[in-house]
Amino acid sequence: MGEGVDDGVGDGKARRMPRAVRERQMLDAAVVTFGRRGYRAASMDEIAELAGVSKPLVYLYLNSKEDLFTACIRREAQALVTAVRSGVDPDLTADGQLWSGLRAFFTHTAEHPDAWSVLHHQARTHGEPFAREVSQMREEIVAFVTALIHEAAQEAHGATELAERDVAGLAQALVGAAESLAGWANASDSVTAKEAAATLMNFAWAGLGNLMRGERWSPRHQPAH
Amino acid sequence: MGEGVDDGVGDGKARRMPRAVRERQMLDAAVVTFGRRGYRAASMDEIAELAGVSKPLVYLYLNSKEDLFTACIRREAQALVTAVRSGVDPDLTADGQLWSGLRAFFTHTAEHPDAWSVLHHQARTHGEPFAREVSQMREEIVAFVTALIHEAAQEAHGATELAERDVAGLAQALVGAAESLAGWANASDSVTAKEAAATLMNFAWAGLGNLMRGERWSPRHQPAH
Amino acid sequence: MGEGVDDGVGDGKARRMPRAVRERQMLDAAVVTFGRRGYRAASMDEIAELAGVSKPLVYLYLNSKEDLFTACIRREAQALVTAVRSGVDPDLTADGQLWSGLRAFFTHTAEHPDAWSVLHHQARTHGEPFAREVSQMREEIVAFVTALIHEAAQEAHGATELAERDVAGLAQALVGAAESLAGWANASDSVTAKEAAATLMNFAWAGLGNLMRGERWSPRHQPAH
Amino acid sequence: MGEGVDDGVGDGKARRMPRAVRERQMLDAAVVTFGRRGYRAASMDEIAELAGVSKPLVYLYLNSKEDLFTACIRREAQALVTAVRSGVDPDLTADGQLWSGLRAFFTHTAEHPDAWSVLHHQARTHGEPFAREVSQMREEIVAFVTALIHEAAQEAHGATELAERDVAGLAQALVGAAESLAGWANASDSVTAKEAAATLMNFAWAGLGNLMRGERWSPRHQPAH
DNA sequence: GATGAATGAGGCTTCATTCAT
DNA sequence: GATGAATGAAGCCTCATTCAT
Repeated sequence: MGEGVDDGVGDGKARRMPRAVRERQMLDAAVVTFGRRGYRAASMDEIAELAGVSKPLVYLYLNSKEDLFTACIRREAQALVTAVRSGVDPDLTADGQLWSGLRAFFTHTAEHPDAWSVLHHQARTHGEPFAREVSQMREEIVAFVTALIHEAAQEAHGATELAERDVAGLAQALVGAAESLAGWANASDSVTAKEAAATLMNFAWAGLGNLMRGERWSPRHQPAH
Repeated sequence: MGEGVDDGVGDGKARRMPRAVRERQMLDAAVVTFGRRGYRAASMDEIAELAGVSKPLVYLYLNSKEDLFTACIRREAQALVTAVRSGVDPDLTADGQLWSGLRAFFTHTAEHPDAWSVLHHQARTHGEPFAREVSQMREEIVAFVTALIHEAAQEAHGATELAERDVAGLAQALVGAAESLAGWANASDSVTAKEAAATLMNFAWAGLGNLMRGERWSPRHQPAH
Repeated sequence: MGEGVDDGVGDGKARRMPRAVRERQMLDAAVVTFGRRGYRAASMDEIAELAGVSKPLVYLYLNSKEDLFTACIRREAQALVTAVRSGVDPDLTADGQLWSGLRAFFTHTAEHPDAWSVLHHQARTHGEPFAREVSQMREEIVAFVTALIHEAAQEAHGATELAERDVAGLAQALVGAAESLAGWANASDSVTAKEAAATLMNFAWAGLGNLMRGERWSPRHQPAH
Repeated sequence: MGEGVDDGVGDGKARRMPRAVRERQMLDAAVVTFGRRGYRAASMDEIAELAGVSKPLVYLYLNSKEDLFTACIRREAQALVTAVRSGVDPDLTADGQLWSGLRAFFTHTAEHPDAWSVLHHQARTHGEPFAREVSQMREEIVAFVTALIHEAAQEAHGATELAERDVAGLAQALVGAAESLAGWANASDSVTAKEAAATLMNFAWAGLGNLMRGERWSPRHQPAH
């Protein structure tokens, strides 16, 4: 963890490198630092040191702390969405797609915990330039899940028509559950991505099926004890 | 919002008040400020001004920014747990308890958005003294939900024995879904606490039931398209 | 020159003083520093040290470097205008007023060379927030001189009507000449304010008289040699 | 103004050009930048970009920011003095020479406002290496004007002997008035160089004539009102 | 001859925190 | 009990300047 990104050099003055490479190293360092310390608590000094360059170079390439954070968010949001989409085969049934998407999601978040922290925690806690960036990504994922729910409804012959708001709520719930499980799995590293995905499928799929059959839970059920 | 917390006094130099009252005003102001700005971005100056007292007094009563934040977390965590527990009648069936607990939860988070922001967002994004505080509260809620799941299993005669890890995962998923829905409901204020709770019950209850009947979703289901 | 403004204390931590006093000390130090180094080259560190306080206090009272510089300009512009006006007895004839005004002007600039540098050099060389401030003062003085010229024209019976533009140009020339002489007198301290004023009166008064008698210099005068 | 100084080349990577040309382009860019931003606020980056070359080349040719600024001052001072001298025919009478010199002066400052800003404003506001440079030029002009005054005195038969200090003061006043009028004419572009020169001649010539006839303004003139 | 890559040093500003009254 | 006065420390950012190619 000492020199952060390994550039094959002991230490000394940072070796000459093409801009693209340096920029990537800086983003790597920034994601780690922002992810662990938070936006405000992360210092440009620390990021530069972890990247193995001097601070002015960070500014030369990434402009400002704000721009740097935004660049991190964009890159990692893109990476996460790409990972999930790549993990899904659109020829599968809806539940198959959900299953593989969840596996990809949990795998990615487990492999990039700092990136996940940036997206899930840090970006959402710091005002408007940033929250919007990550919101867009989240909306994209929610939309994907929403589409899957509709697809599942079509596959289930004779499914009751689902109200839009219900679907939206379900998607929110599902995504939120996934986010929570990602943190849980990351915290206790004995839980694998596959297990997390299975837990969520078990939890969610039956509920969805019920709904599509028009069976809804209602408070009236409650019998006195 | 001018003078922040209304202290029932015209204005002038803050009147001599009992310590407990003053302290509450400071915490109120701190929760608002921390909730909106985040821990690092909130300044003691702003908090003191919003509380209507001088900065040294804040230090006299609450010692340091860290202690102040911790006090906020503790107070609001306590308040949330209390709200949820008070909303639940232990004589109801498990699903009834879950239903009323969720309603209490969504109601409380909707009525105290800054407090919720402190607990859900701010406290978790800033290193160790704070994350632990809120983790304990979350564990308490997870434990409560876990107990409900076990209770439900007992109520369902002939229920398959549930593995501990499954239950833990389910509880995490349920709590995560609730957190996500709280944010969703707060963002679009057309969604009421009751609706959010209903959405989650619909989503979760069937899944729980299935599980208890030993019906689990499994990847083998996936047919080729 | 060591501790700048004498506050009667050896050195150590700056003694408690009422805000108004401290603010004046800071402005004093700032005028000296800005006047000698220029706006950009003057550092807040140097100003604070010369004022005998810590930097944050400067910011607490004066907000920013820009505001501090503006405050300097305003204070010194006011002081200069006041000095000139106070030196003039409006019951005198126009030339008497001009004479006493010039004496007051040269006396003031000689006694406050740093302030004069701020107004004449520094404020005019640094973009828009500042140039405007000092422009207003200069316009005020130009207007005063313009009024004097008109008054002189009235005193001279049978004076030719003067064109507005001519008067404006004359006033500019006179003020410019005065500014230049102020620098000259300051540079070689053997020239007194009174001598500078006399030089300018000799230079200017006859020209004004001529003009008012309608005698204008014209290129046609030029005889071949 | 995109590429700054037109180098007669399409664009691309700055073509190999003779050193003298490159150097001139850099000085041109520097004069513009220094004239508009001031010495400290101008950045070598901006100058290099405006000149269409890379920063190291600027250093290779001109050594340092200080040297670059000095080179600007020297070049523009030379240019101004040359312009004035070239505009004057030494065979004319003293007033004719003054008239044509002033015209040349106002024409040059109007045509090279950035250069004039460098000489008149920027160079004089920044400490010792620079102020001296421009002082020398100013002395040269003052000496020229002084010579003209003496010449005029000789032309006027029976002229009273003029004290050296008086002549020096007059020359300072005249030059200062010219500087002020140059700024005035540049600011409101409705004033032409010729008009500015005429204004100053009217203002100054009669005064000079008076003086040479031994008629001096004296405070004793002042009658009570 | 010309430049992309890189940095030491320093400036403005803010903040948590403490005295002395 | 309460506060106006004051600061050490640290953070963001820019700039003049130099290598290595």
